[in-house]
Amino acid sequence: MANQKINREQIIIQALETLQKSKSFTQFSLRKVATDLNVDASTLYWHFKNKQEILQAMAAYVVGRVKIPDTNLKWDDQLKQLFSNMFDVYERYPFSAILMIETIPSDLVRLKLIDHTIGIMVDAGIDEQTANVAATSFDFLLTGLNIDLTVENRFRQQIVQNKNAEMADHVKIIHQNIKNYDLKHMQSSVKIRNQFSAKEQFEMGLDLIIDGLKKRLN
Amino acid sequence: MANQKINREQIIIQALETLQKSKSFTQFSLRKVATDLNVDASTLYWHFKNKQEILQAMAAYVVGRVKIPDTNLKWDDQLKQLFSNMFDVYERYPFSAILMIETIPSDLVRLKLIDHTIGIMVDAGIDEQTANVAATSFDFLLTGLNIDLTVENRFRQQIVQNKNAEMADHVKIIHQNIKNYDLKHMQSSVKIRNQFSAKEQFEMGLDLIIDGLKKRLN
DNA sequence: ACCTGAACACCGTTCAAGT
DNA sequence: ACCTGAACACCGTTCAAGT
Repeated sequence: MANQKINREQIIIQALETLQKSKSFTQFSLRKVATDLNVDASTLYWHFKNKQEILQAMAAYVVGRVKIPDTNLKWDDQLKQLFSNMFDVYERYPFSAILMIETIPSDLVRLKLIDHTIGIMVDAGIDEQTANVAATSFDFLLTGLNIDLTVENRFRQQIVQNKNAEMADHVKIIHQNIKNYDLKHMQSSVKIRNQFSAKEQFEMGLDLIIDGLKKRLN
Repeated sequence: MANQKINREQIIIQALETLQKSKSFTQFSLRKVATDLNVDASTLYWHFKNKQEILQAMAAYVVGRVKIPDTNLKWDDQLKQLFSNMFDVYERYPFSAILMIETIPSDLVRLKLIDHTIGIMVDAGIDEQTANVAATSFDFLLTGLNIDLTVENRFRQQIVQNKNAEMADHVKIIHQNIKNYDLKHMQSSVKIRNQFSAKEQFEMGLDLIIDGLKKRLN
């Protein structure tokens, strides 16, 4: 069918697009990527060892889009800027947060980013150990909120399209449970989730942890 | 084959055991659960709507094992105790952190736990919004570190057994990259990871966020 | 009410064979 | 060097049919 030779980069770019079209991460498959590339599925195995290696390359590609903020900024502004950039990149590539979780940061791009993050804090006078813990916290908060966001978006789309009654049921069950059992704080929790965007919520979490860091600097 | 009737609880308990035996979350399948139950795979669909519903029930079961600490304790000790309990439960049921991510907290058990967590902070005088953000941060930090831990454990086992050369390769690549590119902070990061257990790292993160909360109470 | 068997539409991966 | 085709051992899910 296809007389053009393909390379690794074309595969991961198409893979990210195919992932974007998918309804869930589970629905994403190499066979679909191959079809979109007009190529047999087995062809991918000439370029990559297995699916895991492709996921790894996809994750590295996404992280590569993250821009490092100006190192002349104040340390807390650098952190806020950096993670804001990461948030935007993750949002640009759906399911990329899941990609990060499914995957190990062994490639240079991701290792460098972690190193840089810790470096910002260490340069500000925070001890290596605390900086490490903070970097981990930031990362998981970002990833977690992003996954939540992805799930929620899918829900809304599917509910609007009446395509997925189950998801609507889930939301109903949540609200019923909250009402029936009078879970006061969950009520305000739902309100806050509707009031603020995922990014704003992430920024609030970021601020909270940064406050923790500042308390230790004093 | 099987003349015994099975019920939902037996299915989720076996499912958790079958999950435990699995080498990865992806390897876990309903067909294996059915085999372990001496039952045809289609039987499960009489008791549950689909795989997602089974995962949901498994997650609820695991969260149900978490014990709520004495409400007479100081608020920060309550939080530490609660999440320490959660950490232990997650460790007892491998892949349960992934279960939480794959799944939506719509059931009562999980909603109640979130409500309780926020309540601890609100009762201490923290505003509803900050308490919400903090609860989210705690949860993602716990989940994230737990996933990391699970992945790492599998790696070590597989490396020791020489069963998975790829994983050993990953570790080698990480170390090579760190050396070749002189990623100083990653070097200390690796050291810290070896020095402290995942639980200790989690507790450090918890302390950091609690410090952030205390700074706001002042 | 509860379970089976067969079928359907999918997967990831391998490997001989082609160009 | 790069790709195909067929095959293998898996999946989740449905549904008529059994008891």
